[in-house]
Amino acid sequence: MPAKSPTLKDVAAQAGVSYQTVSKVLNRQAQVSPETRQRILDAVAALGYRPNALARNMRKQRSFMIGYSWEQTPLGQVNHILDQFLTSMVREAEAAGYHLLPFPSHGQGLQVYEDLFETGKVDGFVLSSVNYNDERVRYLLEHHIPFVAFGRSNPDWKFLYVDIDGADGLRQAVEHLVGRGHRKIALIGWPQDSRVGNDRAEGYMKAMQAAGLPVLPEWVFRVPGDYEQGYQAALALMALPPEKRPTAILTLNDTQAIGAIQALWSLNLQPGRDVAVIGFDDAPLVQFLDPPLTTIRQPIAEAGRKCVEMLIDLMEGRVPAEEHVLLKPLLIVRASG
Amino acid sequence: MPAKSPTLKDVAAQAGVSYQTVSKVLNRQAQVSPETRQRILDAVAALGYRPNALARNMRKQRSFMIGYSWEQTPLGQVNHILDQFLTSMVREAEAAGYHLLPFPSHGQGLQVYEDLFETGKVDGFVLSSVNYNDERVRYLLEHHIPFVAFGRSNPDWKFLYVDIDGADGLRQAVEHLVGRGHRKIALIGWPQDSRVGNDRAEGYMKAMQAAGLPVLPEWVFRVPGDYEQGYQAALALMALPPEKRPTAILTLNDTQAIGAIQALWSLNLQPGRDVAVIGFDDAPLVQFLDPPLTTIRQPIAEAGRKCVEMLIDLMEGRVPAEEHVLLKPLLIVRASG
DNA sequence: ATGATTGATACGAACGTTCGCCCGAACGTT
DNA sequence: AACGTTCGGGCGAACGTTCGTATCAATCAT
Repeated sequence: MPAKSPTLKDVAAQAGVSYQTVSKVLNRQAQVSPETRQRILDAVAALGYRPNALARNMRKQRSFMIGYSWEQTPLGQVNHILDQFLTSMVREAEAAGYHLLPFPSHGQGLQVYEDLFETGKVDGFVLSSVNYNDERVRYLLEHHIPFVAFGRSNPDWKFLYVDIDGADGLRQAVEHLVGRGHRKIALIGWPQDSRVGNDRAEGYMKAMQAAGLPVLPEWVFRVPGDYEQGYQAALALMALPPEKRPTAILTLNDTQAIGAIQALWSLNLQPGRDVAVIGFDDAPLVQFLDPPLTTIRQPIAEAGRKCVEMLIDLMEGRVPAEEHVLLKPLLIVRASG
Repeated sequence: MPAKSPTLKDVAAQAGVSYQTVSKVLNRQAQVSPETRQRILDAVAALGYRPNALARNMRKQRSFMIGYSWEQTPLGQVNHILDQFLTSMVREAEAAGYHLLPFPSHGQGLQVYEDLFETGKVDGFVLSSVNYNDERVRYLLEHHIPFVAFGRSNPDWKFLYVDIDGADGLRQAVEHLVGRGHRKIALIGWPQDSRVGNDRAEGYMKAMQAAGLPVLPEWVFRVPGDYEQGYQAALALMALPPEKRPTAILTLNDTQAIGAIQALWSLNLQPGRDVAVIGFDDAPLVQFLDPPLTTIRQPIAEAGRKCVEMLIDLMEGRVPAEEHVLLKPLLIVRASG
């Protein structure tokens, strides 16, 4: 058994002062003579004293914990974002004396959020995968529980968020393609009920319009983001009559882009030369595909840092510098488009 | 501001008993008359009382937190394991009233472990990426701090661990290849100082021996696990004189397998037909490669569950059912091998 | 010389639990 | 009638902090 950790009282006994004085010395610069201060510091070092976090939190009525939950990735897909996002949040939190408390939000949702906050296990939340009418946002707002969302929700709800400027990502992609001479550019995007999907679709529409290019209804798909959907959509696009057939395909994620690429190969079309394909996410390994995938990378680590920074401001009663942060993604040009 | 949460005293006042009695009713089956018991339960429900976790932990001198740290993935690689591992641990922990506390182990290492434990922020640790002479294992062992390792270390160190039976994975791969008629099988494995690498290399050696096949020194590479290493090793293998040239290549991870596959293509060899390539990990997306990658999948979720289960047993003074758990991986056969 | 101010430290209280002991009443046994 | 047991519940204490205030001496201005 490890010897019991020394407490304030042990240090105080050693230094010959009251334990509250030790506390004061350790926390803020108390009015204490230099000599006793030194005696206390020596005692602390000699005993290897560490403040007990449990007791401190109890007293402060704060857990210094940030709740975070993410969607379990469907089978066969990868959450390549998690590592970066989590690491950046953990780092930022730790620098401010906080820790992250990850929890599974397994469907039932709200109950878990309520439990964690009501029992004092967390002081606030970072939300991800936020969408329209998000019940978590509604609940937390209603109960005045501090949180920051990674992703936007209903425009008329007022809360702190960080998001990637998906519209700008699509703008970059469209401009890049136009610059290479493409004029018929198709979009495979998330379904209509997706906030992210609408944001990106809008970016696409605006960029096309700005370039003076028409958008045919047949060019726009709004579907889930799996391989099969990409494959089928690409087949359908290539089946259009020549004058309507697009020469470039924008997809909503890399998995789908891979589906589209396979569809092109199956039609004896060479992706990147005959038809451009651009993904979204810059998943690892996509640089090694044939052809290497042009895709849009999101500044995930920065988003994580920002979320935590804003949340801590909020929880500590400071006014966050910005209420809404929109981060620009980056087009990574490779051979596919 | 949300109204202050009700405490035991509030409930007690409502029910007309002492607050300690409420505590007893809520925790273990106290000796209390059915009527008062019901009164208390009613009061709890009426006030929406939730026990304060901070106070409970303080009193119990336990944080009910499990520290977990992982290596930040190098750029361009993916930690596809993290999501599964984390999720399974979090679930298992939560079911037993624990939570996970993730922290960055940024190099300096030990100091962080010491801090977290000494300040009572965590009751124990789950370690991953364990290797020979792991200083964390040494430290935790020496200080009698509860932990479970995901991965083995020095054979003479006595501690609880969960690991994937990498040797068995290689055995499966070799037997599969032998069954398909391969007799010249090469191995690209982790460097000599890698516990995981040696385990797998041994599995390869034994399986080759069991099949009555020789292993030429030129066939065995012990290198880091990136794309370039796979590419170069495959080139070198193909440059061997025909009678020594392997017909199958086992790699240490999927990224490297992809490198090998690209090397084969560059030599106008068709992976899967001319030379078999088998990866390790079953990363997402590798099923979509050309050719789809045959690879070895690890039961990560089960490993996560086991780690937490064993750790909780340890922390609560129970004797874990098993001290060492070795989980069998699974060969996923696709077109590359 | 007197009262007011400051510096250095001590002290009591509280955060919300859980744990162990105590005590009165009711009951049954000899 | 005296005694031991069980039941139902109360009470004090403690976990290790931090915060606000009290205390005492020394210093300062008037």
